[in-house]
Amino acid sequence: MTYMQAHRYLMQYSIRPSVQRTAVMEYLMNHKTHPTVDEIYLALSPGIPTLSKTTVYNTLNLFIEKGAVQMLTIDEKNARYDADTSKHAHFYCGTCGKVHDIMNVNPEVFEIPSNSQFTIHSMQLSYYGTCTSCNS
Amino acid sequence: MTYMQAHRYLMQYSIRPSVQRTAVMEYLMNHKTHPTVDEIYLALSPGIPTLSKTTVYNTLNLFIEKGAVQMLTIDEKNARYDADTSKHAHFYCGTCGKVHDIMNVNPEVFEIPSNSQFTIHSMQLSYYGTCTSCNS
DNA sequence: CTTTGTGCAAATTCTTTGCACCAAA
DNA sequence: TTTGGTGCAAAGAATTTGCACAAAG
Repeated sequence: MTYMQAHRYLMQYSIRPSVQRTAVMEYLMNHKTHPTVDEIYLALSPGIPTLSKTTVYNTLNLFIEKGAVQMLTIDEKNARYDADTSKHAHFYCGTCGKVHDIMNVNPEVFEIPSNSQFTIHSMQLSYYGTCTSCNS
Repeated sequence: MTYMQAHRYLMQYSIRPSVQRTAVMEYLMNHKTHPTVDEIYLALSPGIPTLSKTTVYNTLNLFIEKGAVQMLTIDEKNARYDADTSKHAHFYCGTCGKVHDIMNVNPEVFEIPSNSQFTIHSMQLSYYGTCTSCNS
């Protein structure tokens, strides 16, 4: 995924593509590891030396507001961000702290239940446990 | 749910039932509103004037370690706690911030997918949106 | 007595806010 | 030249830690 593709993606969501914003989106598109703010900041800092963590926060909050990315609340310590909007679940390893995608979930699980009390906009399916590699 | 029932429940999980611990568990059993630490602390303080928030944190962390309650990460601001171990989903209202149970979810949604890479211990199914009452 | 639990104060961590400067339209 | 974006420093909020005292076995 190139810088230009990230740029176009932002435009589709009516987000003015500054250098910082485009770099954050490009990073999310290329690193499907559900990074934290800190991980994004540390990864982009070398390339954009003036970058501040505030801008990363501002940027991600804007992306969420515009619906371009999803915030994952799977990890109580840090917010994590995902630009993949396809229907998939997440696994959080309590040992290494990493979040992995689980793609092979029955699609009907992602159907929104009808409920007269609530208007549902989105959902998250989160699994918790240990990576088999961490177990050893 | 009485104090004595909470007391017995703690014993089943090998948790020494102090006055503070039993009160926290009794509160969780009687208030299925997925309270935050602050809500529990504020509710119990009048009855146990010496109670500290540290003790509420210590107590809930112990309960989680022993498997007696589940921590919900549905709300990125505060951890929430649930003593109901039956298979159910949660709804988070972005307007009022309350968490509601959703009981009428297809039971097969709660089946743990088999995955050779991960050992799954638990799961959370979370929905996000607005209460119809908040919408008006 | 010896171990365990409680609770105060301080520290830590994550995130937001206020504000001045910079960049873009 | 006006609006919007960035980034520093400070503030705020949630949670954990260190430690002394209290309680329980």
